[in-house]
Amino acid sequence: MELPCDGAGICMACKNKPPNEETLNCKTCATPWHATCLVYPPQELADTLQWECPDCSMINPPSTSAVAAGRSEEAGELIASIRKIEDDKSLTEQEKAKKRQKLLSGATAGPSPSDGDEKKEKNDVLDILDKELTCSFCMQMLDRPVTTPCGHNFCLKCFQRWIGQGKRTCAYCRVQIPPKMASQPRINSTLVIAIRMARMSRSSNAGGAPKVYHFVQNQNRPDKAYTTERAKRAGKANACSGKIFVTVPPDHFGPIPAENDPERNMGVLVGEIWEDRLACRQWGAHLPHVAGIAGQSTHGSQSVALSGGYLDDEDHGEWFLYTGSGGRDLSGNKRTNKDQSFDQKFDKMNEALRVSCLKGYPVRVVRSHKEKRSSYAPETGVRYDGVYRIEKCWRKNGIQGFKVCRYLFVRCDNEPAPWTSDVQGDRPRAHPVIKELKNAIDITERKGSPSWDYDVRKKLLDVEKASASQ
DNA sequence: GGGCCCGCAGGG
DNA sequence: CCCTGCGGGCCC
Repeated sequence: MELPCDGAGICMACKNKPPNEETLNCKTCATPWHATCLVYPPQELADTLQWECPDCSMINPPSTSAVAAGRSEEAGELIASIRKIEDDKSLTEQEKAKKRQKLLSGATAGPSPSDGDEKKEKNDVLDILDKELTCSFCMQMLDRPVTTPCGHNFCLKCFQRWIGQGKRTCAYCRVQIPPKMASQPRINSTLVIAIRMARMSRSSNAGGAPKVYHFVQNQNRPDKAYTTERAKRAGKANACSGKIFVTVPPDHFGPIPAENDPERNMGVLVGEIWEDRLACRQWGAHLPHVAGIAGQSTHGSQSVALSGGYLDDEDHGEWFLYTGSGGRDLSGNKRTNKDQSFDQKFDKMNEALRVSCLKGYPVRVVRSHKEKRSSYAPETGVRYDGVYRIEKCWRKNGIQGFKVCRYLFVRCDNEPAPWTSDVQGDRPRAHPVIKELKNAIDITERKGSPSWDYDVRKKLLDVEKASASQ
C-alpha cells in the first residue's frame, strides 16, 4: 500500500520526514510523496516535474475487462505497461490515451498488423465516446459521474478528493466551481446510462458472444399481460404474464445488465417505473406477480417488493425493515387478511431471504406503495430501486402477538437511487450504523471489486469487528 | 374505503 | 401434485 506525506510533511509509509530532494509533488493533486517509498519512482529527473501520484494515476482494472479484479500481479503488469506507454516520447498525448484505453479494455498487448482501417475507424467512434466518459483524475471509465458547470466529468470520489484538498476550480479547465456543486455534487444520471452503453459495446467488442439465456418460452406471448376467457374477473392477478423482455435466468442475482436486455440494450435502470407488478415482472426486476419475495429456500432471494402491506415495516430509502411472508390466514375467501394468525418461521421464502443475508447476496428491490406511507415510493406504479443487501435477520415478537421474520435491508448499489438523483437535498440522513456499512462497502469498491461482490459481506463483518474492538 | 373474489405463477 | 402469495378491479 502506497501512502503520501501527511499535513506535517511526514511520510505515512516510513514515518520519516523526507528531505527536499526525496520529495515529489504530484502534478495533478500537488500532494507531496516520499520518492524512496514509491514502488515506481520516476527514473529521470525530467520526469519528476510531470509526475503523477499513485492515487491520481490509480489503475483499477474495470470489471468488464479481461483483466480479473483482485489479481495483483496482473494489475502490476498493467501498471507497468501503462507506464511504458506514458514514457514513450514518440507518441502524442492523444495516441497515448488511445493506447491506454486499448490496454484497459482488455485488448491484447503488442502490435496487431491484421487490424484494417475499417476496424480502426469503428474503434475511433468508441474512443471518442470513451474519452468523454473517462475521468481526468483516474483515467478510468467514470464511476458515479458528476459534471461541473463548465461541462467536465469526474468520478464522484475523485471529485470529492479534489474538493477535500481545498481546490475550488475545475481540474480540467480551471474554471471556478460554485460552492453548491462543491458541497453537493450531483450524480449525472444521463451519463450513467451512456456509461452502461459504452461498457456494453466495449465488452461485445472485446470478443466472445455475450452470455444470453432464453429463460421462458416467450415466443407466443404478447407484449402485454392479458386475461383469459376463463378468468372473467378483471383483477390483474388473474391475468397471464406477457413476454419477458430480458434474458436473465430466474435465479439471477443483482442488477439486470445491458447485455441481457436485447430490447433496449440498457439493462434495467434504477428508477425505472412500470404500470403494475405484471409489467415489472416482464422486465425481470421482480418475477412473482403477487408474492413479495422471489427466491428459493436452498438458493437465496433474488428480489423483494415493498408495498406498505405490513404496518411494522419501516422504509428509510437507504435502508428499510421488511417482514417475512406467512402467518396470515388466507384460507377461504378472505384473501386480503391483514392479520397474523400464526408464527412465521425461517422456511420457504423467509429462508431464502435468510440465505441471502448470510451469504451477502444482492437483492433487487421494487417499491409499489399504494398509500403514501413513505416518501420513497411513487404515487403510482412499481419502481425499481436497485440492489440492497440484507444486513441482518431475526425473529420478532409482537405483530398481533405472533412471531414474524424481520430483515434489515441496506442499499448497496453504485447507481444513484431515485431520491438522490431526482430530489437533490432530500436524501435521507444515514443511520450511524448504516454509515459504517456504506464505508465498508466503499472500502471494497476501492479495492476494485464490483459492489455486488459476494465477499463484501465478510469484509463488512471485519469492519464491524474492528470498530467494536476500538 | 373496506372487503370480496378471481386465477396465475412458482416453490416444494 | 398441492399450496401459497406485499394484486387489483369491483361491489357494497
